[in-house]
Amino acid sequence: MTPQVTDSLAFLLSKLGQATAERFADRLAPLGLRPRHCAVLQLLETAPLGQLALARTIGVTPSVVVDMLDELEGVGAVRRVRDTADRRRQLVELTDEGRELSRSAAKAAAQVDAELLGGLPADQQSALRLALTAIATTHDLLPRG
Amino acid sequence: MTPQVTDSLAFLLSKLGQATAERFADRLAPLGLRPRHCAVLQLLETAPLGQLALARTIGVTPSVVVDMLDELEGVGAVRRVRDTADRRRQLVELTDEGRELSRSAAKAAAQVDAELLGGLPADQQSALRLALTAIATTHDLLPRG
DNA sequence: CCATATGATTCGGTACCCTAATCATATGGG
DNA sequence: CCCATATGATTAGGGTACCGAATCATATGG
Repeated sequence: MTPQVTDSLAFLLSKLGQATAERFADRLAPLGLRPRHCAVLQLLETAPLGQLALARTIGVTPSVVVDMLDELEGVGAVRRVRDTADRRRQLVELTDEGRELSRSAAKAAAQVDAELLGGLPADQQSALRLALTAIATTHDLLPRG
Repeated sequence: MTPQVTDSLAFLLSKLGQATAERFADRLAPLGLRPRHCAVLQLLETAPLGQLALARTIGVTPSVVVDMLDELEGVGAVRRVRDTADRRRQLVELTDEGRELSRSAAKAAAQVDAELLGGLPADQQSALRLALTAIATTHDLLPRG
C-alpha cells in the first residue's frame, strides 16, 4: 500500500486541531468569548500591556489585536487606557470581570481536555502532553515565544 | 497558581494544528494543492464518487465540495462526469495526473511529519501517533467516519 | 403528471488572519 | 523651535475555509 496522506501526523494534527478549536469555541460561546481571546486574557493577568506588545507576544498583527480588544471590551473583560506618559499607547488592562472570565475560560479548556482525553489511559495522556509541548516549544509556537 | 488556558491540551492542539496546517499548505502550494484537497484525492483513489458522498465522507457541506472540485479540476487532478444512470449526479474521478498529485501530497505530508517529529525520540513519536489516532477515532474525525 | 425528494450549485455570511494606508503622538537633528 | 522620521493604534480591503438557505435540474412515487 502506498503511503496515505490521512495517515500522516500533519493531516491528523490539522484535523484534530480544528476539531478541538471548534469544541473549545462552543464551550466559550456562552461566556461571550472565543478561543483567540484566551491568550490575551491570560497575558493581561500579570500586568497591563500595550497593544503592540500584546500582538508580538501572541504572534498576530496589531490589526488583529484591535479586533480582539474591541470584542473583549464589548463583553467588559478589558479596558483601554491611554498611557499618560506616551499618549500614542493604549494600556490594556483586565477588569474584574475579565479576571473572572479568564478563570472560566481555563475551566472550559480543562473540560475540553477531559472530554478529549476521556478514554485514554493516564500514561498515554501524559505522553501525549509531553510530546505535544516538546513539538510546540522546539517549533516556537505559543505565547511568550 | 490558577490553571492557565495556555497549558490546556485544547489550546495547544488548536495552535499546533493551525501551525501544522500552515506548514503543510506551504509544502503543497508548489503542487497547486491545498490541505483540504488531500482527503478528496485519497478517497477517489479507490473509486469515483458522487459529490454528496464525497461531502459526507469528508465531513463538509456539499457547497464546499463544489469549491474544492472546481479547484481540483483547475489543476487537472479530477474530472466530473455526468452519471448516465442518474443525470443529477456528477461522478468525480481521478485523472492520471490526480493520481500522481496524490502521491506527491503523501510525500509532502511525510516530510512535514519528519520536520515536526525531528527532535523527538522514537518512542515519543509512536506514543504521540498512538494517542492522536485514538482520540481522532473515538471522537469520530477523519474521513470514512 | 404532478408533488416531492435529491444532487449540484450559487449566494450571502462568519471567523480568522494578513498587508498597506492612515492618523495621532513622540523624538531628535538642524 | 520645527520639521522629518519613527512608533502605536486604527481603518480598509483582501484571502481562506467553512456554513446555511435558496435555486435549478432531474428522478420518483402516488
